[in-house]
Amino acid sequence: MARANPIDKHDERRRALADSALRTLGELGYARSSLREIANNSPFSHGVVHYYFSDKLELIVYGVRQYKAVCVTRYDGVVAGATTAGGLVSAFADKLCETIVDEAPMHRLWYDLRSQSMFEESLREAVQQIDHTLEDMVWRVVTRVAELAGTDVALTSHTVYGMFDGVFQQALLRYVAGQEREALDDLRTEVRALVPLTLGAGAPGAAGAAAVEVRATA
Amino acid sequence: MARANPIDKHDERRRALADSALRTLGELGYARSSLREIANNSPFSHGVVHYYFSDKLELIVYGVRQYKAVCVTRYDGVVAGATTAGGLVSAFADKLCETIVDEAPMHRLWYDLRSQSMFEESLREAVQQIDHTLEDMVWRVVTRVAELAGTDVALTSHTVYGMFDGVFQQALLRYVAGQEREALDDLRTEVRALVPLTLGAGAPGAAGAAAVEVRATA
DNA sequence: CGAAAATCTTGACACCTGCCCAGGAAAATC
DNA sequence: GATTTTCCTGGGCAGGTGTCAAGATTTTCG
Repeated sequence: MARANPIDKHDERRRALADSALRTLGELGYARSSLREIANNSPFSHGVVHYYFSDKLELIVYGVRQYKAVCVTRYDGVVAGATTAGGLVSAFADKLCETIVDEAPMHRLWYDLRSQSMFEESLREAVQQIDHTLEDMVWRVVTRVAELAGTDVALTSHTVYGMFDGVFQQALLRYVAGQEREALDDLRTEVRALVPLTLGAGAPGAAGAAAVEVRATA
Repeated sequence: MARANPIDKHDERRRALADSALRTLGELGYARSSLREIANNSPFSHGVVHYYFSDKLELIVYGVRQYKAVCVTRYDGVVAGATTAGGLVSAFADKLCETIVDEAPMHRLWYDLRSQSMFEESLREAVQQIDHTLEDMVWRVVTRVAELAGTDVALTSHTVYGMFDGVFQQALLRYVAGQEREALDDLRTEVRALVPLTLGAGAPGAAGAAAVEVRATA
């Protein structure tokens, strides 16, 4: 039986280690996660980290990169399956809520790391890259909504990302603080209210924004 | 000569200590700031902290609360002095840029602390309180813009805060990462574009949003 | 099988952390 | 000036940190 390429095996091990680390990091945050604690919540010993990674930081960045790489594709499905602007907006809002419920620890870790990057220069490059892929992700959603609504997006992708990231972060903060219901309900209605605002006054029919909003809140 | 009330003196000392601590915290972040490092960048010794504060956390929270308390009044002047909707929007945008330039370390510390609050329960109450005062602050600005434009705000204060906090944070991230010009320019135009979007279709004249936007971008 | 290479464990290292406290300086009070 | 109270210092403690290296263990392969 064919064995795996040793390089693949090495990479697979890195992935597994980083994956284990993410669980602990999501629970304790960047600052409180020691390598020993990370190793305890995993099938590895604390020393093995330096066999696969040169650094604690490299391990963490590797893990978060890995996580966000799949995270970023989460909305491709809803974009592909959408048939109406309002439907896509609702689906987008629902997915955002879903990911808060399912992966709150990972999201708070991301915001933790992003904040750390303002102090730790060595984190900046990775954070900026990830932030950019996230920006692209919401841009794909919003431009598709515009397309379905027969209009275009009236704001830059950076602006759109900033505002949605902001309301998402607020929802996460509330959710983690125990106000789960409120956080999710508000996030849903906020997204449905905000997406139409990003659209220009469209070509066909009435004002694109208003038209989408009606369907979204229906 | 009259001496100060001993309680006032005690409080004054606390304030001074917390103030010194903020400088270090803004430079190193929450995780890297040790009490010894904080004391080194101050006229105090590391032991005195436990004379005025029970805890490292209490010191930090006290300091950030103190800072944000004055921070929150920074826009009252521009609100009071505004005579037109567009003028207020521009002044608001300018002030936001100004505070990034002048106090980037404090802002990144705030975001750091807010992220930490998602892991550290004992931070949550203070963070939520501060976040609420910030929300009120931008709400005062936006409602005044609406008033001047003869319309009202079409979103909740929580939503409005979320979106502006988001674009502000993005600007801060870029600014700290060295893209100062780009960050400030984008933030200014983003704020001028977004504020009108928060307004309802006003009573007098044309659509309130459009009317404000014209003056803002003039 | 046996040697060589890889993977992993364990324990140690130098250092740093928050916190506490004995003792002394300074100030206030009488 | 003496005494009491307030204020502050600096050292020490117990525990935790990232990193590393030497050895054990496993895997690979001639």
